Amino acid sequence: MQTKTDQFHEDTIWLAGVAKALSHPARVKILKILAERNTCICGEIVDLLPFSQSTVSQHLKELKRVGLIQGEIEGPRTCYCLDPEVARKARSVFEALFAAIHDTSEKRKSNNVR
Amino acid sequence: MQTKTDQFHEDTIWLAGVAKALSHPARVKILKILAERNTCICGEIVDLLPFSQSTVSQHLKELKRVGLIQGEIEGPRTCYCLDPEVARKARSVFEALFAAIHDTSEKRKSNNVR
DNA sequence: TAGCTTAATCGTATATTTACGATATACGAT
DNA sequence: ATCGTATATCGTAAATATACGATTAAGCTA
Repeated sequence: MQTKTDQFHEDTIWLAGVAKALSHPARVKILKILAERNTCICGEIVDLLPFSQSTVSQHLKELKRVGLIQGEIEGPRTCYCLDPEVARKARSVFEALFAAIHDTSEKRKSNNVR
Repeated sequence: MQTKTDQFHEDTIWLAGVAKALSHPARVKILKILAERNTCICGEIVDLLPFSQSTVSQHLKELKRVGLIQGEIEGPRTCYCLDPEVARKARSVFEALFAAIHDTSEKRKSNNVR
């Protein structure tokens, strides 16, 4: 099976990649946890999720893959935090998509097109 | 250790589901196509994507599953369009997540916490 | 009716994701 | 040095996603 992702624009591919990172409730919850606390030790995140340590570690890896979070080793622990730059870019790319959708919907409404 | 039967909130699950729908470049592009044109015949979408008709049909089905698009049968064709209500909800749920992330980052910055 | 077009669905092969336990590694404490 | 803790990674099984061609179904048109 081939994935013809090279046929799409950079932005489209990046948005899809970030969306993939957000496509599991555990990963969304991890982001919410990190948005509540400034930073969080890996073990605390594990305690807050209904999955094993290895599974949570995999989810953290996926979030790291797209750069939404960073992990910093502190002695025997790893301290995770959000990456505001990547989050900001993600926010603007998603916002641009939804804004385009919104504009089209408004246009449809005012034109009274089906 | 907690119970693993979904202890995720409704919003978290919904956001993850929408993100999953956005997690393939072909589906992001379909949304962009529909945001450019008001509506679009299925066949036109197929022509604009580097996949077979059956594959595109599957991607359309996934977008329909989360309600982001609707398909209306018009004689032998199907005319697709965005659902502005679902798109609006998606926009606000994503925006809320990114805003929370942004607020935390700002707080970290002003507190000078690492 | 027969034949053409459009699009959904079926069957399927392959790839990827998800989850877990086991293991490895790295650190701090004793 | 040894032990215990924290976390990443490995191996792997099961589920899901992706892509295609073939088929089906529905609606036109002649």
